[in-house]
Amino acid sequence: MLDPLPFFKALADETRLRIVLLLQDQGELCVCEIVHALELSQPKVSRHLSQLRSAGVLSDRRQGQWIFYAVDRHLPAWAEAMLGNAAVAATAWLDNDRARLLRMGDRPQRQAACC
Amino acid sequence: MLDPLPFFKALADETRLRIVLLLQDQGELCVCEIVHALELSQPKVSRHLSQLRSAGVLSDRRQGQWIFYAVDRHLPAWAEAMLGNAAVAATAWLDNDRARLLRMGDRPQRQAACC
DNA sequence: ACAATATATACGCCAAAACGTATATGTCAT
DNA sequence: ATGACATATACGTTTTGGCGTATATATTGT
Repeated sequence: MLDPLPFFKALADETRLRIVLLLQDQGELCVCEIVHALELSQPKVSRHLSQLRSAGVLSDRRQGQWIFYAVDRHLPAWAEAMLGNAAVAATAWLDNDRARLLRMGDRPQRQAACC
Repeated sequence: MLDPLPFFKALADETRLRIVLLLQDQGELCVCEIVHALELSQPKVSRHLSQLRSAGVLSDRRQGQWIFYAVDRHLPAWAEAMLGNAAVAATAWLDNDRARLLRMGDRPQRQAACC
């Protein structure tokens, strides 16, 4: 049920924090979009995504060849509040990462998550 | 000016998180009170207090032989908000640590901080 | 069935961080 | 000056965690 300590550990890494903030801003992104936006290697991003999912911060769904990650919809209220606060305080990173994402061509189409 | 990443790193350790939550709850405590409340060794507590002060999360003042630590009064609003949220989510720890603190005998007298 | 694409994982390596123990520093009382 | 108390720091060890490279798995299109 996601305690504060594992939550802080999950966010105590630059790569993971940038991923979570970008996902909170963008709603849902596939791995290759995150790789492009953060300018990091695919295995590095995948490893951190895996950690964030195990920690219960992110959820994923497969759609064809892509796997879309998003901030878990059932995050406790205190955790959502913290992400909101973090976003305010980390505008610089978020602005850059979002800008690079929007410059990316050939982004996969999203289908509405079922039900 | 305390960025989110160092702040998360500061709280991503059980000892440090318990210290910060207890201080937020109690206002100001000397090292020996924290040692007693958390049931940890003095060097361990001192080391973590030092890290939290360097990170800008705590401030300290000397009063005679004691050094009192407290959550820094100039913490950014987003950081204070996060601590409030963390306290809500970590009630179990906080309750135990506070209870042990109150059971402690011979606690030093506090003088109002000057000016 | 095969090639191309997207993603995950395994392995070995290196660096960061936490720890226990011992010791240093600073303050007070006698 | 000395001893007692409170706190900090140094040192060596161990654990944890992140990384790059290589490889495995899964899906799609031909």
